[in-house]
Amino acid sequence: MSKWGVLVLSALAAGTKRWGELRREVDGISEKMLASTLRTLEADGFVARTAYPEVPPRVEYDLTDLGIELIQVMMPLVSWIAQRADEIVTDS
Amino acid sequence: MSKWGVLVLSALAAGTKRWGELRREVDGISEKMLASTLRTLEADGFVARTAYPEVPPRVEYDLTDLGIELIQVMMPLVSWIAQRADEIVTDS
DNA sequence: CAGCATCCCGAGCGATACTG
DNA sequence: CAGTATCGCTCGGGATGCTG
Repeated sequence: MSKWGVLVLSALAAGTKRWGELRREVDGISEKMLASTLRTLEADGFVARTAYPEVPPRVEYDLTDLGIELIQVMMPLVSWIAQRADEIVTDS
Repeated sequence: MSKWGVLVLSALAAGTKRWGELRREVDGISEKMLASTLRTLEADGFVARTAYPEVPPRVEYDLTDLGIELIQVMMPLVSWIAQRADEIVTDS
C-alpha cells in the first residue's frame, strides 16, 4: 500500500465520504490515483463502496471493520512519523 | 521507506548485525538493495554503521535510539499485517 | 457526479560484473 | 568481506480527454 492508501484511509477514518469529498480532502491526489487506490483498498477489504442508483450518481465510501482495525494499528506509526518528521530527512 | 527498510530494521531489532548476516537473513534482498537501504536508513538516523579497520574488513550495523523507537511503533502494524495476511489479497 | 482509457516519463529495482 | 558500477526493464503515477 502506497502513500495514497494511507491518506485515503486516514480521510475515511473520520467517517463515510463521497468520491468528491475524498478528491478534495486528500491533497494532491489525481482522479486516476484516487480511483485505483480505492479499487485496491476495496479489493483488500479495507473500504466498502456503496453506489446509489440516482441521477446524479452518488457513491459513498467507508471503512470496513478490517479497515478500522488497520488504521488503529497504523495511527501510532503515522503520528510518530509526523512528530519526528523534522529530525528525519524526509524522502519526498 | 520500502519493504526492504522494514525487513532490515526487523532483522536489526534482534541486535547488531554484520553485512553478510543481513544479506543472508533478509530473504531475497540483492546486494544493491541492501547497500542502498542501509545508506538510506543511516541517513535517516535509524541505524548506525561501524567499520573496523581490519583485514578482512568488518562492518557492523545496529539500531540507533530513533531506530528502536521506530520499530517499536512499527511492530504492532507489521504483526497485525502478518496475522491478517490470509484475509487480504496480498499485493506482491 | 463518478469514474475509465490512453500516453508518457522517471524512479525503483533486479542482475551481473568489478574493486579495495 | 563489504561493498560500487552499469544496464535494462518494470511500474507508479501525472496529464489529458471521454463516458454513463
